[in-house]
Amino acid sequence: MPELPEVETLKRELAHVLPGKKIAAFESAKFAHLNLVGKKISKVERRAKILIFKLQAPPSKLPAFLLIHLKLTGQLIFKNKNQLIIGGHPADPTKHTRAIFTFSDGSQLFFNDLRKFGWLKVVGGADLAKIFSATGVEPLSPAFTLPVLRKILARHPKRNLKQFLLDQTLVAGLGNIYVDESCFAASVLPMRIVKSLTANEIEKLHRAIISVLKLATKHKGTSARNYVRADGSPGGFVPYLNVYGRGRQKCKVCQTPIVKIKLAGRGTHYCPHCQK
DNA sequence: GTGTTTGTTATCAA
DNA sequence: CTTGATAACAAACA
Repeated sequence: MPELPEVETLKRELAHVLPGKKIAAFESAKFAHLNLVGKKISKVERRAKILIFKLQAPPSKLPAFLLIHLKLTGQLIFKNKNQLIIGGHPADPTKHTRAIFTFSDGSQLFFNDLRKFGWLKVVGGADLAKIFSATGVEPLSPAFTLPVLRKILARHPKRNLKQFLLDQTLVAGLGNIYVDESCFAASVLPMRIVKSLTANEIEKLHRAIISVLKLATKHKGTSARNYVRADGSPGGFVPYLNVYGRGRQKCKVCQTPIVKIKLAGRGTHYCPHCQK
C-alpha cells in the first residue's frame, strides 16, 4: 500500500527524471478528459500520499498541477526510450495500465492500477491550497513537533490510536502498515484511547512515527503487495516490519506470537507483550 | 459462493 | 464540533 514512504520514494525518483520533460502523448480511457498533451513538467512534489506534478504555465497563465493518488494498488513506472525490462520487473504496459504518458524524448511513464481506486486530476493553485489546508501536518517536516502532536491528540480524546493515526486530516501520510509499525515502535497498543496516553507514551509515539517513516523511506518503502519503485523494482522495507503482516509469527523482540485483530475496520497487528 | 485485503469519501446517527 | 458505524468504489486471492 503506498503510504508516505512509498510516495516519497516515487517523488524522489521521479524528481530526478521528469522535470523539463514535455508530454507528447497521453493515452488513457479512464482519464481521457485531462488535457495534458503539450504541457511541460517543471517540478515533482508530494503532500501526504498525493504526488504533484507542477505543469509549466505559458507566460500570462497561472500554473496547473497534476495530482496523482495511488490509493491501494497504483504504480508509476518510468522507462527511458528503448529501455529493456530487467528480469522479474513488470512488463509495460500491463492489462492494468490505466494511463501512459509519452514524453517528447521518447521516455514513458506508466500508471498501473489493478483495483482502479487511484486517480489523476488537474487543479489550479487555489484548489491545491485548499487540499493542502485540509490535510494534516507532515510528520517528517519540522512542523511536526511534540507540542503539535500533543495538541492534535487533545482534540480527539475519545478515539483509539489506530483511528487517530489513520486520519489524514490530523497527521498526514500514515496508512495501515505504518500505523501498526509506529504503535509497535512506541510500545503502545493500537486500541488505546487517546485520552489514556501518558506524557511519556506521547513522547515515544512522536519519536516512533518519525523514526519508522524515516527508516522505511531510507529503504524505499514496503512492497507487501503491489507497490514498486519508479523503475519497477520492489522497496526493501519488508524485512524490517515488526508487526504488519506478521500475524501468528513470533515477535522479533520477545518471541511472543504477534496478534492480528480487526480495529477501526482494518487488519491490525500488535505484540501483546511488548505493547501496553 | 464467502471472506479478506485497504485509502478515501459519503452518509447517517448519536 | 466530535465520534462511530457502514457502505461504496474494484479486483484478486485463498
